[in-house]
Amino acid sequence: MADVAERAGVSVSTVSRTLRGLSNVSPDVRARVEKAARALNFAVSRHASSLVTGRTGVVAALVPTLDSWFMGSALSALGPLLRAADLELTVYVTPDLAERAAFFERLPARRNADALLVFCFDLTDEESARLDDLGMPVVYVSQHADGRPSVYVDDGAAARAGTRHLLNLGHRRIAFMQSAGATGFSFSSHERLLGHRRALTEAGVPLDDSLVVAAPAADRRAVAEALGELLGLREPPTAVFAEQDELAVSLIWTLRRSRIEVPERMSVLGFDDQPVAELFDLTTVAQSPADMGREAGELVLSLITDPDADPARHVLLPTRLIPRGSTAPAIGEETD
Amino acid sequence: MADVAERAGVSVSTVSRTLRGLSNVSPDVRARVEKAARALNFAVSRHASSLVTGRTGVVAALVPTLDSWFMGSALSALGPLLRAADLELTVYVTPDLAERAAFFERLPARRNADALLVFCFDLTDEESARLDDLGMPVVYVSQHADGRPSVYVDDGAAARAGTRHLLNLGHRRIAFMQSAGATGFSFSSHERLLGHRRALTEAGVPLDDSLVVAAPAADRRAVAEALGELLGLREPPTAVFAEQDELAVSLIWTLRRSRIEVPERMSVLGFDDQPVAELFDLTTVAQSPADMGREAGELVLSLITDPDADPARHVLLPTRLIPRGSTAPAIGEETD
DNA sequence: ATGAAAGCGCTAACAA
DNA sequence: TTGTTAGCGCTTTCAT
Repeated sequence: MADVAERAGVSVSTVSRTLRGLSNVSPDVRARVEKAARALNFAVSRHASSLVTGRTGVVAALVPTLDSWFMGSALSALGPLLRAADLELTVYVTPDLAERAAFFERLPARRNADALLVFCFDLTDEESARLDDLGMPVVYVSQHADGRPSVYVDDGAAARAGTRHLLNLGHRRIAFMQSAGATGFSFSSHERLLGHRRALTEAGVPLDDSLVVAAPAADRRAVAEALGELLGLREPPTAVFAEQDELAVSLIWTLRRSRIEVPERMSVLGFDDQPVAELFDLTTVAQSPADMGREAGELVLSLITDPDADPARHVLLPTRLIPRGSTAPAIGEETD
Repeated sequence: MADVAERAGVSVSTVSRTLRGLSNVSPDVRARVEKAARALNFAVSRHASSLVTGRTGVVAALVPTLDSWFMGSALSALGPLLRAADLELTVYVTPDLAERAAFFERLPARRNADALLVFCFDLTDEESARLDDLGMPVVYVSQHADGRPSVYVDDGAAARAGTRHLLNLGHRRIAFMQSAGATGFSFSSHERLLGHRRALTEAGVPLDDSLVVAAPAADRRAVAEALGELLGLREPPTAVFAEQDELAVSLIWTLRRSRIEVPERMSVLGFDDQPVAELFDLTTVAQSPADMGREAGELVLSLITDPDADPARHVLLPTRLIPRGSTAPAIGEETD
């Protein structure tokens, strides 16, 4: 910056003022400074600025992985918002518990970001408590965190609506398939199972734990085994509600291999509405991670810029059932 | 840090040394400092450090989007590597040309990162030139950049192998479908088409521009139209090589709707080997973005830490054809 | 409208 | 092994 100042024949203060777009700079000087800066290929060091302003100009995101439809959509949607506010996005990827422990051990975001976006969906209370002490706004995405700003969908209600759809089609034996082993998803998963159960209870259908199975979506063998368990029941299900599209699609694939027609002999319902859902003609409960990302971005922005923004604002996003071809009336039933 | 020093009864330098794990600190003092730091919930400000060390401790990534299999896999794989080296990852998402222009206009990474990973696959020469002046290592991922460190696959050779597979199956009318409108993919796209053409030429099959069509994978209508064009030809193709799995899968979906059996009446070949490929039983040319991410990470690490690392190292990653059920001998042909 | 000077939190000589 | 001191590149009073 000193170089720029010298070249433009002004002081560093003036350069600083100009580059930050402050008003009290004469047009003449402004032009000179900008020219000099350009000529020297100068860019302000955020690090030096942040040292004195106390603001870092970065938003941190704690994510379990980047390798998923949800995270990709959410963060992609977030990007433009942050850029518009001249904020950078730094991402902490913690694919396993060890990495996450390391994050919480050192809390590198502390003092190195203006806000934190948490995309881990199964924080322990202790972890949340540590985040409370971070001294910066922490926004929880895709989970409802009491007394803290959060953006989420009502997973329980959404799952309930999904199961109702199956009930309306006349299904009474409805299995629920969870995506086992996916660290970081248990919060939503739990809520969805609860919603599913609630719908069943409301319809007077007895709960049956043998109808709840689990398998990682990517593990075809595990999915096949889970399916085997269900089919081996004395009274096998006529429909399966998979808590994620990827799992649902994996299940459909497995069913096809076993020559079990979908939806004729087995209805399959998903959750998410990923692009693959349409390709598999999968009925599913849609949510929009892109909207979540945007809302979270706006929330974070307001929290950073406006000191008396509601520090516990909740944004509840809608879900909706998308009927496609993977669900049909139970055998011997009329359409609803 | 002053607080920690006071609490531990030592000077700030000692605290600094301790927290950076330097050796010349007595065990006793080390323990006191660590205790004090913990008690005060202290974390070093990277910004202040970087001001004096000149190293920022962050690696920047310029990406067209986060919302794709390729980017997700690559960046997810990169994460642990960077974390192990105590580096942060900041992501610049530039979904459109305007955003990208803004990035190049301000080059925010300058002085705010120790290295840059470029995942945009269609940089102009001018853009590359600007990156050369950045004063930090710039690693190109998924593209071969002359004289600059890059990690990539040989798209041309890979596509050539793909087309050869179709030729071996007896196909002679082979269409090539590009994913139109996907900003940031034209480099690979171009190379793949070249490789395809080369294989045809080598086999003595005449090139026919009417067999090259384009459509965005997500736009079903456009895919249907492109397919229509091909089917409307006097001599329609018996196989289609889609330059991406998503497009291939979208095409298969469209073919099914039109009651054109795959592979009986039309073979379809993809490129990538995304998870969806297996679900659609798609024969495809596999590449591994996760490996690319890892290699890029290691390259970047070596460039940052080792001043005399080869500044133009190239890492060429393998691809391989994965035969599945979406390709079959052309009608009237024997298997190869 | 502009400049001089102090200081943000840290690290890196240098001294002790 | 530890402490003292001088900046790193900026922003921000406070003068002018």
